Amino acid sequence: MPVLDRSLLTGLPAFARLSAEDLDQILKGARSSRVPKDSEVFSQDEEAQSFHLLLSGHIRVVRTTPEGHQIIARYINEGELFGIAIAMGRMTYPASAVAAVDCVVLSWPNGAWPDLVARVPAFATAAYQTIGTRLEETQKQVMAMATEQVEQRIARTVLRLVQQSGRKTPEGIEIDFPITRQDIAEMTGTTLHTVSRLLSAWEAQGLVRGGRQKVTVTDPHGLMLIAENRRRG
Amino acid sequence: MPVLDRSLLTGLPAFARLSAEDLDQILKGARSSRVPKDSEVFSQDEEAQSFHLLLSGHIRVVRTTPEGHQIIARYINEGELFGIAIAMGRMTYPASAVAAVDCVVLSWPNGAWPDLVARVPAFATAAYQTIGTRLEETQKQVMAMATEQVEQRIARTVLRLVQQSGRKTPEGIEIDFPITRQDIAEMTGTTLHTVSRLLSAWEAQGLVRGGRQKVTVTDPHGLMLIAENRRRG
DNA sequence: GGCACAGTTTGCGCTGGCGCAAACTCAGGG
DNA sequence: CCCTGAGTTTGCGCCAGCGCAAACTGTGCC
Repeated sequence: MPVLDRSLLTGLPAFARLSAEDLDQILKGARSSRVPKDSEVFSQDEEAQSFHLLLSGHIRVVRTTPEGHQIIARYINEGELFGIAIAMGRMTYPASAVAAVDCVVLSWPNGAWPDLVARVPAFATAAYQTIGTRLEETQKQVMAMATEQVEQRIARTVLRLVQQSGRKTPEGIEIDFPITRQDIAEMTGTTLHTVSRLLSAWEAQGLVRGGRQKVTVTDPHGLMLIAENRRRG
Repeated sequence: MPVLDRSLLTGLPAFARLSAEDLDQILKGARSSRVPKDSEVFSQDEEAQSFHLLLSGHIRVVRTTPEGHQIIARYINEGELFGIAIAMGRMTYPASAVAAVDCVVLSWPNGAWPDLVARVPAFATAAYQTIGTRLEETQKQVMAMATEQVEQRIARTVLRLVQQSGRKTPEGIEIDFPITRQDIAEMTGTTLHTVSRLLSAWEAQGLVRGGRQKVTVTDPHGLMLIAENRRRG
């Protein structure tokens, strides 16, 4: 197997401080693959055999309840690790990972983990920090669902999405992957009807612009006021 | 500082496989302390200087929102690690830890972490697995809050509490630390009024027995049916 | 170019659970 | 023994957001 070029990893903040040798070490044993839109990188409850790094694209992390309800746990952005069950001593993936757009993914077999951790401690640190961040975000979400109104949760979620995955356009900042009202509903624990109604209302107020599988925020500050339940003032 | 006796750790599943030398190694640098009921082991957002293991008692992990709402993220049981911000590369504690009853806590300064991980890999593994379990549980809670009714969430929460911290009594299984209706409300994202109403209704149906700061489950199977929204059948 | 379908919008009625209020009960301390 | 305050119960009215239903629209495929 040819070693992948280390330029793949330069530019990723997680690897910014690593030496060229470390990068080569990391890439040895990795395999890159294209994942077409809407296909799965891995599936919930399947045995975890690899861990992954998203090189380009956007990935949706989806959990399904025993009753068949779906919720979107998060989106993975370029440069993020995902599917790192191995780092938590898990045997199976707790969720499915679905490409939101065509993606390029770097994958390592789980067997490479101990060696990689031993040789490149910074890689392990990045992984554990990723998990810590996810735990923190998930707990914040629990708090939001416990204490905030639907409108605030949706506003916060849209703001987070544009912040993490926004792309400047003449009209404002747009979420740079296709996302439906249903998707937003599944992130916030509500229905697509409620999301649609609220986005329409916000569009009338000039805070956002909607579109098919598209959301553009034109007035982030105004949305922030809604997220904090302070409206205009 | 006298090295603590290794018998403190025997009997804890996380350390079951470690040798006597490993245990001594772990205990070197640890400090044990008593924490009286209702006092804090550490406080949300304060700089994380130690990590901890609960030797006896029960600890409530509480998060406060910027708006001042409180929610209870979880309870820590005997033998569990907590406050392991260091393992996630965090500088501050994401929540406060309050003793639900008088507790005994083993604490290590964060400085001991790298050495401990290097010498006793099983300890690191236990820590990362703990974090993985917490992340999993927290995500399940998000799903529950997104898809379940209040009644189901409360039923599930009570069941989880008796399962993790239950004590057999002649009348049924009782949560073996003081817990108020308000506490349960803060775990499930509802109000103490709703919790009280539902517990009263369940008591009338013979599923539970209430009491001041006390909940005893007399019919776990019946409660399970409610948690799964299937009632009697 | 037209068709089919996925995604979106909007209306309407209902209800689960909250907010508010008030009464009650029990444990512990003085 | 009584008093105090924390914890609990219960009633009542309301409304945010859901369920259901139906119409609309834009995209991509044939």
